[in-house]
Amino acid sequence: MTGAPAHAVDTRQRLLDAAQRLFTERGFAKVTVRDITSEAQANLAAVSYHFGDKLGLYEQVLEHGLRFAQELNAETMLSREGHTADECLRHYVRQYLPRVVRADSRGWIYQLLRHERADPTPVARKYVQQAIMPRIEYLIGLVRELFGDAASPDRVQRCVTSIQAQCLFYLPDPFKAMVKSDWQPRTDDDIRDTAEHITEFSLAGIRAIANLRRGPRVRPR
Amino acid sequence: MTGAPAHAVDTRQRLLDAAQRLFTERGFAKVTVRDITSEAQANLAAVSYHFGDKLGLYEQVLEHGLRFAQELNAETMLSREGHTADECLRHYVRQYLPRVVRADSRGWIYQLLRHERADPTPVARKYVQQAIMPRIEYLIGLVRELFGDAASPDRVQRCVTSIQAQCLFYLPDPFKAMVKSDWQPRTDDDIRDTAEHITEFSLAGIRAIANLRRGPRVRPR
DNA sequence: AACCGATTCATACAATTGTTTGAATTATAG
DNA sequence: CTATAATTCAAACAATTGTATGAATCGGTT
Repeated sequence: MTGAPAHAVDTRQRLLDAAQRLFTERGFAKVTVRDITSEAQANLAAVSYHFGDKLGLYEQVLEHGLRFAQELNAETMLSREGHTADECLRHYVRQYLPRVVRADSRGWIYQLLRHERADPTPVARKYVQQAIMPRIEYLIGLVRELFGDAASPDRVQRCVTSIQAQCLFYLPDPFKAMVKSDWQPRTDDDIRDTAEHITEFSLAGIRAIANLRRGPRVRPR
Repeated sequence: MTGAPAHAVDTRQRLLDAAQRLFTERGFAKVTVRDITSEAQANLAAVSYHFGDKLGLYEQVLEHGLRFAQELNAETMLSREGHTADECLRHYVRQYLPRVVRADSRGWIYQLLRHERADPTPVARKYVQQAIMPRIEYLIGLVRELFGDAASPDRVQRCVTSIQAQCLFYLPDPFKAMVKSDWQPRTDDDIRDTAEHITEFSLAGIRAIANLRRGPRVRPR
């Protein structure tokens, strides 16, 4: 091991930083290697040298994001001991929503995820399994407890989807900004109110679904 | 006016058909002119000749989609005379959801919209204003009526967002399929049940939000 | 039949992009 | 200091893609 790196480490890190910023902003497909190396003040060939190819660099960025998301998950999922399911759901939304809404350093991974959703890369599957699935499972547990005896897999699953849908809808995106730009919560107060809304709306929704009489699938019209 | 078209009309139409199919499937950016002309059994230059350029062709497709979406909107929005707001909301979801869920010929415009959301083209704005906005306004009216005296712009708006979020979440996309492929309703019964779920969940949510006492933004924790 | 505008076609062009190459440079070990 | 391995760099390559070009073809009119 001679010929030491010295500022090689710097270049590698600068590439990672620039890539994270740009991939988060525009997604894998719409960022060029030249964009990244230019932003990182590195040579065009640096990506091939340090990461093999563009996808290799992206993998490293997403790997980092995965670990980050898992830390966030831990904060989001309240221990069930000593807390009611209501409280856990409220806590979940309060923790989760600000990160989805904010495109800043706390929420970059969710922004990246938005692009993955629209145009998945081969790396997406790992992220789904290790960061998203556990959160879904946690939500399922919460909702099942809220249902009590009335729990049926279909109904629980649809309620979880409703919660998930409401939270993810607040991911900022240029298209929604065209519809009603004001509808994107921005201040801390806005976000808090929105989290409160989703919680109350969903708790009431879950209770209503749980109280529906079990019967033929749908009352005919 | 000499030099008649004859089967020129055919070529133009074949291009439109192929373009609609491919743009719907992959979005504007990920379809090449060669893809389209090849699928339409036309020459590469045919797009330039008939539509000026790729975006011109896309504009025509979206124009068609816009008129189509407006027809669908008309079916979705029940006249308010003689119907309660509850009924109108139920009707809205029942009509809207199947089209969002199904990627077939009845729902192609919503699939196209999914790509616009992720990666808007210069043509998006017109569609938003003429097809989406009216639907949102209609929903706002419904929810405001459900609120009654308790209506406040913020609360109404958040409820509308919750409804919209739940419906749009069911747009099929490859990423969601990775999470839980079973969660995508497929049969007519599935879709009907899901529409019923969204309706009941949302009505209960709206009532709960309407009954919250007005006060300081959020009760401190 | 001869003409003419509309349409089709094969080909070319310019721009972009991911990747490779081989030489130049740098930093450390001996 | 010098040799060596790691790193950087400028340039080139090959593939893709949107668009333009100019000749060939087609169909109806005169």
